[in-house]
Amino acid sequence: MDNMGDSSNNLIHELLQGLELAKQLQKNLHMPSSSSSSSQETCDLLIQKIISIFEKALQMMNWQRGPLGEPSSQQSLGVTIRMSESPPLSSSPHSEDSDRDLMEQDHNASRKRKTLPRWTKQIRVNPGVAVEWPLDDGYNWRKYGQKDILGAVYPRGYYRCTHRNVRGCLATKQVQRSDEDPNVFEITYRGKHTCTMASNTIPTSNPNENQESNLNINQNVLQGLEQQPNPNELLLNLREGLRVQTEHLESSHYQPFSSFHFPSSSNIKTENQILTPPMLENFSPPSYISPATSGISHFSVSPSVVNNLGGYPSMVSSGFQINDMISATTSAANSPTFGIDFPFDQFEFDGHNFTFDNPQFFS
DNA sequence: CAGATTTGACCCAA
DNA sequence: TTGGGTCAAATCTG
Repeated sequence: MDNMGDSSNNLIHELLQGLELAKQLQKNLHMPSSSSSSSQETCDLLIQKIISIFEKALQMMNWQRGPLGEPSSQQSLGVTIRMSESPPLSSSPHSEDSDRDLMEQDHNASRKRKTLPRWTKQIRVNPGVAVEWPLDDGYNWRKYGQKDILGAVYPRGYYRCTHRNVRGCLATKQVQRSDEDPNVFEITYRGKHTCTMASNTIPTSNPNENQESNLNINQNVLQGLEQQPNPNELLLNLREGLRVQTEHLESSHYQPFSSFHFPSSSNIKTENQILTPPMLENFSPPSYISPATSGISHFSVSPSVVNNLGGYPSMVSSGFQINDMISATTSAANSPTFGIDFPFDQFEFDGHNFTFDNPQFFS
């Protein structure tokens, strides 16, 4: 547990460092001379630093999640993505050959069962989240079939890319709701999107971008992850990493929110430090709501932030602030205050040391 | 009316 | 032979 506390501290330290750099970048971008080449270089440097920091942080989270085991089914709130199979590198969608094969198969034997690379994700959603939520992964899918599967409670939906006819995009996916847990959707992707335009009609600024860098996403897009991990997935991991469960903490024993309240429209005061607007101005309402009886509070990347994260550069330029990164989900959605708890009792931010006055809560 | 969804039928790999 | 994947006509929807 101490290890976990240390790694959490390190993780937060990394993230805050990235945050600071992002703020610097934001300032840089807003400077009148930002178009100069030297400033451009500064921006590039900052971006590189931020990227490496986030990569490092993510590595730390992966390390941490390993020994802790898979996200259990008890963690039924929030959103979890599990890759049960990655696209094989040797026959990955990046392969020109596989693309050619796809085209040939499509033309010559459209009904032939394809031996495409396929990989599966498990998407866990909140009970309160709309059923169609996991289907929105940033691409335009058109449903072309549904089958009752032997032994499965729920039918399997078959989707293909809307641009199949126009652009010859052969990507398909199957969506199967889990029998054991209706909140889990198993999504099997097949084939690569050859339509360069991620859907949801956000035009790409660079039409030459390939799919890997074309990461336009909308508010609900968290799993357009057919290829390598992208910022969406990174954010999801981040959301996972930032989640802190409080379900076993009874209010009679703890005053979990007594030390760190976030009044919905006032400043945050911690240990003589006040987090003032605009730090709070973007503090999002809960992006999803836990069941009223759950007693679980956790933090997640708010949709408004996700919406801004079209890739690393965009992530940077969006002004990645701690209040952006955190939205609170509490059992009392309408409560004027909502608490935040961290698995550490102090942290440094923006040159200030923050100390929680209820350290036992975090141990 | 165009595009998306539904659904029964067809095809094929196991 | 059978279950899964796809097709395509019918239907729905905005």
